[in-house]
Amino acid sequence: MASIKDVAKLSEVSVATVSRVLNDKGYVSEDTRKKVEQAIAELNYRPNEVARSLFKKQSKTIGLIVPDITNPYFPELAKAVEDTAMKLGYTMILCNSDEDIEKEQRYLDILLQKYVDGIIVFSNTLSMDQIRKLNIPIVSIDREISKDLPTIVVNNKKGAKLASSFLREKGCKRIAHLRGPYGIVNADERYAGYMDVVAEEEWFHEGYIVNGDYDMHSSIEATTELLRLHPEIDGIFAASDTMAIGAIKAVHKLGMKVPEDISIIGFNGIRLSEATTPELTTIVQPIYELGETALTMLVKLIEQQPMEEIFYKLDVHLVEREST
Amino acid sequence: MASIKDVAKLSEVSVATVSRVLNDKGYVSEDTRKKVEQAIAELNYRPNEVARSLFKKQSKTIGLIVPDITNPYFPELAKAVEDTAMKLGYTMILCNSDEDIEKEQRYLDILLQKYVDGIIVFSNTLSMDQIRKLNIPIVSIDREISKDLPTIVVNNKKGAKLASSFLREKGCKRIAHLRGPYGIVNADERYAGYMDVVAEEEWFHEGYIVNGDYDMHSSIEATTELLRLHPEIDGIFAASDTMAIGAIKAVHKLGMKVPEDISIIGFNGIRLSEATTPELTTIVQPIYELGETALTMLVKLIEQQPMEEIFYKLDVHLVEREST
DNA sequence: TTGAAAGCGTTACCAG
DNA sequence: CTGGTAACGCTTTCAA
Repeated sequence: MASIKDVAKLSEVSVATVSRVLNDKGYVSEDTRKKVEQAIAELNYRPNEVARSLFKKQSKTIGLIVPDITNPYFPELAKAVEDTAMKLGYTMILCNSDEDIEKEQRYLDILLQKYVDGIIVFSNTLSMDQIRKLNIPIVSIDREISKDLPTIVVNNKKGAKLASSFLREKGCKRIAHLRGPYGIVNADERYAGYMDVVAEEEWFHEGYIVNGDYDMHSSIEATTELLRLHPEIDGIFAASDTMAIGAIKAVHKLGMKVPEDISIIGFNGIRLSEATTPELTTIVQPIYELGETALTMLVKLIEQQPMEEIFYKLDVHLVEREST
Repeated sequence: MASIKDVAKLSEVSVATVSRVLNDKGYVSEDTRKKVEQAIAELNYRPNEVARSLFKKQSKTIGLIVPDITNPYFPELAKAVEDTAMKLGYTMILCNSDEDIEKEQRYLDILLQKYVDGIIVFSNTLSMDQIRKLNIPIVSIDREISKDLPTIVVNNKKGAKLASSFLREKGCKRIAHLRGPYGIVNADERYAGYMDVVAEEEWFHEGYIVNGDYDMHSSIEATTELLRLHPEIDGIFAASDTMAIGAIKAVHKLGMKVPEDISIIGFNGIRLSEATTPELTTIVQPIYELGETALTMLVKLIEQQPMEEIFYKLDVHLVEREST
């Protein structure tokens, strides 16, 4: 690949001048600019980003850390981040933490060594202490790690209330909750929203809450057991679409029908929720907007542009399909 | 961040010596090594990868270009590549071409500028000419762009034959094919495999082949139309799982049942195929192995290690579930 | 309006 | 065994 020296030689000026036309900085006469531009075209020259990074101490690259790209929620998020990054001139390094603290830490180290300009984290384990040590712009998605940290979340509790009340309005008399893992904030919030709606009902019973671990297979088991113990249940609010799909499968295996015998509602609004039979009623998150906003914030942070907001709570809404 | 100079200063040796212990190269006395290592620990020093890249003209980074990370096939592939990359000390930049030639070219440019060491491409449009110009190691997945290019594909034709014969064995008398886009190699190959099995049947009819464009919604329409014109059809081989899911939905909407009235078989073996009702019988590809092998090849190329094979055709197998 | 030169953090060559 | 130094490709300051 041609270097700036080659361009300088061909256009008979110094590298300093070439650099000036490259960056549109400082004085360059119209004549020399033309010469240089021609040389650039002729050599098909592209500035070496690595050298630039070394000097500028920034790389026009950002990192995105997600727990599991294989979970259909994250590709949609990653695409949003990447799209927006591309538009703003940044490249994205994708990191799968596999929900493993060590792997997450290793990635953080690597990203720092590579001089990424900022990182978007989707993490349940990272502490504000660790983040501060990183000493580069960070944006957190889906979890409020600290008031100081730019964060974007979704209104989980409201969504959960929406879901639970909707089931009630649909005529469900006994509504169960298939919750996500204990200690995971969004799972706890969704649980809280459910409780807000049902706790005062005279039929309510602790046994109506089971843990599906945000996983399809666990949730098949959990649902099967739930319905064995409480055959009176006629509505299930699952804290994720994946778990809702598991619940549908379990119900089918027990010889019952969705929505005739049991209504099921999910959470997230991944595209997968349109692929099932019956199609899933669900609380949809604005996943694309989530990623887009996160990246936009991050870039503002990086480029030290003023930020109006350091905290966004995006709204969710209910999409009714066939499972209720 | 501390630099090599800081380490040199603290341990009272030259940067050259520090570099030697860092890279375990050349002679260093046990004593000085200890001193240096201590200083490194004390300063929590990590070598700057950007400076290293600049000097070595390589970055321990690879690019992965895929058409659409939102299509469930690709996250599984990306994870395999990333996992393996991490193990071998490489970082992955994920690029979504959106099947857009220009965007693909733009990414290629960016990756070159960033000195990535190699690229894995999953592309239907790239030509060998363009690839040669890149002048860095490239591995192609799923498409044979040229005999000279390290490539890894899957036995599409065999899989298609497997699928078609399986439907016949299951007792289907009229087997249709929901094919992928014309001109896309793997779609054409799967079509060819289907033809191999059915072309000689006296019932065979050109109208049994319709295009679902590798998309769920198109395939719902295509299937609906297909069954309207040919109500005698009792088996469908879809060239992708996504299309198979569309077909299932179409069949349901027409008031028929899978598999009682119509058997449906897919292709790819994405995890999604287990989430449907009924669960999908499908030809599964070893997606993880595909990504793993591709990355291993790429790294061999990069590090100039000997390669036994420059071309892999991985086998597929049939997994029977509920849709047949 | 232009060029020379220092410096970004490394590595590798050559002397000692 | 160790240190000095050029070089990687670029940007920026300072002088001219």
